[in-house]
Amino acid sequence: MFSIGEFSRITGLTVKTLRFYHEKGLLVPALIDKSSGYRYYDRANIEKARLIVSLRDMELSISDIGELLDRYDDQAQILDFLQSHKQQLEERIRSLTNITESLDYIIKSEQEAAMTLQQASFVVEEKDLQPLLIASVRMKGKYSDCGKGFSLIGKKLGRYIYGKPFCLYYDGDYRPDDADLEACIPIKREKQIEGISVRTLPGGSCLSLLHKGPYDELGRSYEIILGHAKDKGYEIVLPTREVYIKGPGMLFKGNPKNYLTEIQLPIQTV
Amino acid sequence: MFSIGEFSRITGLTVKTLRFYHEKGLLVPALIDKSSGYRYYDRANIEKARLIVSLRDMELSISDIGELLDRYDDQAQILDFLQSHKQQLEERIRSLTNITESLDYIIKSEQEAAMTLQQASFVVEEKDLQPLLIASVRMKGKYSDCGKGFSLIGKKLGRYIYGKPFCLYYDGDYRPDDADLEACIPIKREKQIEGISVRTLPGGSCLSLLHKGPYDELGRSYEIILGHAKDKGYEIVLPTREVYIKGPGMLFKGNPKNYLTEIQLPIQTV
DNA sequence: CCTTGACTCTCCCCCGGGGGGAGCCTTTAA
DNA sequence: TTAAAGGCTCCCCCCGGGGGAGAGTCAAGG
Repeated sequence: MFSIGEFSRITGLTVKTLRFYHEKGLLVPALIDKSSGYRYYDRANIEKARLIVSLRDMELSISDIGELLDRYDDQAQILDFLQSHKQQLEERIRSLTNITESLDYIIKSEQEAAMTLQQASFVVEEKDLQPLLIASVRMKGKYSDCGKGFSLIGKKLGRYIYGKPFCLYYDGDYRPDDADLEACIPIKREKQIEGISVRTLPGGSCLSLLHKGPYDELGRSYEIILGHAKDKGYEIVLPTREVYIKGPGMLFKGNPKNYLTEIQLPIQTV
Repeated sequence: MFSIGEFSRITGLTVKTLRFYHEKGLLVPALIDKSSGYRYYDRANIEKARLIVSLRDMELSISDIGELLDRYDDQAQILDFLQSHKQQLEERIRSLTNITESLDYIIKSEQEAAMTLQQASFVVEEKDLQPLLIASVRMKGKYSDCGKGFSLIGKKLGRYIYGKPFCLYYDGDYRPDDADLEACIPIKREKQIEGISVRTLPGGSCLSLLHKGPYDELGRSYEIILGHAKDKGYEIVLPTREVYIKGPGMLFKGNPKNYLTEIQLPIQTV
């Protein structure tokens, strides 16, 4: 017979835990001294304690273990029990995996934006755009309405998203109230969803300028890039694009002073 | 301004949860009526509530969210925070994956044993053994000592285990006290560990008999299979094997009446 | 103006799986 | 015999809220 302290050293369970298991009826000492209330454990208790430790290591709850121990002789029921426990764990793993994936996406987006910000020259550049598979929603309204399009696409196709959201503008001029625009997000694979169009956007040459700061200061950058186009004699092809490299993110609105937007004006290549 | 019930409907958080977040300082109502104590929330609260919901969905703790909200403007710190949280989640996923794997192993073992039991004929059969890559520990002692060998191999090579444990007996006779035996477990890949030998066991023909029941009744089955060998004039080649198809498992000792052991006596093929 | 029903308030207890500690009693070795 | 070590019970704590009691408040209808 072992005192609770000895038994604790043998099984690796704390004295507190042993008393707790006793209270729960999981592991009842072989003998309890009636006068002193001292608990004494025997070898059969060791066996049972080992089993309980194994089951706890597999994260079964105390009550589940209690049920399992009661049905100790019905192998089939025990297997069912373990099977369903395993399914619960797998469900949990799936859920955690989803979380880490979206966390990863958020972290990567922010890091890329920080990198872009560091390397940015904030001068007009000429560059080539690659063709891009996009999901999009076209609409008429205020410039800020594109956010609704992004959230719609995000909800339906979140798992397929592959790059920064951007917006196509089909008007050549400034129309704050009834702009013709298309909210787009690059995606990995084709997938048809009602209310969302999926197509490949052709590439080509464009003028590009990074704009840092809130959206209502975009006008200054448009002035610069349009001036550049006129100086060089380029003809601009609609729709133009605004790529939202860093804006009010999925989680944090962040500081508008640090928003980063790339203006892309496609030009005719002769 | 919204009452707590309206705000609850807007944000999807229960009234209880809102009061709790208020108490924790996470989400403080825009206005609290001094005379009635009623809480009133505004639009900024909605924004913040959405953020908190997102962070809770990612399973950040209340206190972590509190810290994060305090450092709302320091992007770098927030990213570090999310990064370390992600690592914790990944660690958790690894741990859960380990558990499901061992659960799976246990379940599969039990199911296979049940299948074998159903299909078993309990007569002596002649069959071919395939060569087998095994990890083993050789020892002298009582027959029951092989359990120590199994647990040693299990501890060091648990992830490589590929089949049922078995025991090789190098004595031709019954030696309860100083048997020369070798505890073996089939493994997937070679892996050198101190104190454990790894080698490929050759195959060949053997006589096989399934024994159902406790180990101290193995004698009866040995009597049958040895009688069969003598009748047929087979010469038995040492070491002989006992394959523990179902015994006192990793978790449950189970009922010895249902233990299942296959006796394999290699025979000379002429 | 009063009533009624729907809200809201605070306060207390509950879950799991124990941990920490106070205050008191028992065992064991010197 | 005495002192130290170990054991006992009882109470409070963690997290993220949920359930409910009892009392106060708000808005609409008669």
